[in-house]
Amino acid sequence: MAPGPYGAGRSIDLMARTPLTPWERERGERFGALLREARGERSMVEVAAVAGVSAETLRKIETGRAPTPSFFTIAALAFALDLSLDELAAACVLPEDGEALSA
Amino acid sequence: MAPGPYGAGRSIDLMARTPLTPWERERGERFGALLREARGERSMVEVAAVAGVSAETLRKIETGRAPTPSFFTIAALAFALDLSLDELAAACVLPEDGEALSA
DNA sequence: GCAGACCGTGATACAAATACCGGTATAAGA
DNA sequence: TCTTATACCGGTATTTGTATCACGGTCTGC
Repeated sequence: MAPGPYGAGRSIDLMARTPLTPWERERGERFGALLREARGERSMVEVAAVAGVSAETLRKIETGRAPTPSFFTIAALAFALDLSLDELAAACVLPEDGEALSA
Repeated sequence: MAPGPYGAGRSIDLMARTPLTPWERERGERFGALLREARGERSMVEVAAVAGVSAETLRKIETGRAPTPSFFTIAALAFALDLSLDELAAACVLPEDGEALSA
């Protein structure tokens, strides 16, 4: 079904709410690592408070245990961390994945 | 808890998984309208296929019935629609919202 | 030792996202 | 008219996000 360049990564579509693929979970780990790196020395509690999300949610995202967070949650965190959403998405998808560049 | 400027919009935090606020739902409608406008004449099926999401998901997002979609779903759609995630988020949160800065 | 921040994990709970199905409606085309 | 394509809607199913609580670990300072 052609996942597409930035594709969400779905390949099976027989069931409702397909479970996340290993690739999506790895992407979530890389994504969380980027956020953690951008947080630097600041504490989770502070950044989470500024963004308006719970510290546990930020922790899950950073550790990759919430691999597909909501757009507005990430937008709030990106603003709190002074990050670009476009660069964030690009940095998370582009690195060494040259297989989905067909469409 | 200070939702912050780009705040996710949460104000009550007594229960687990607080229901979406009316403000979040309105934001979802504005967000969906932006995507629909950007889609132009292209069909839902085509754009959804390029992005790698189902047409139903795209329709729900556009109609605002899925007000808080996942980050990577939006990233895929933004790429398919040639949109900037930063501009998308800014256009959705900034316009005339001076009320979410208090609580 | 003790208290207080952080960070981490696990369990729990509820709401929402995603996807499939069927049905409906409309408009364009053969 | 019949068919096709598109979009909307309702229902259903499963997975996931978000948030709370509880507990344990690691520091630092009192």
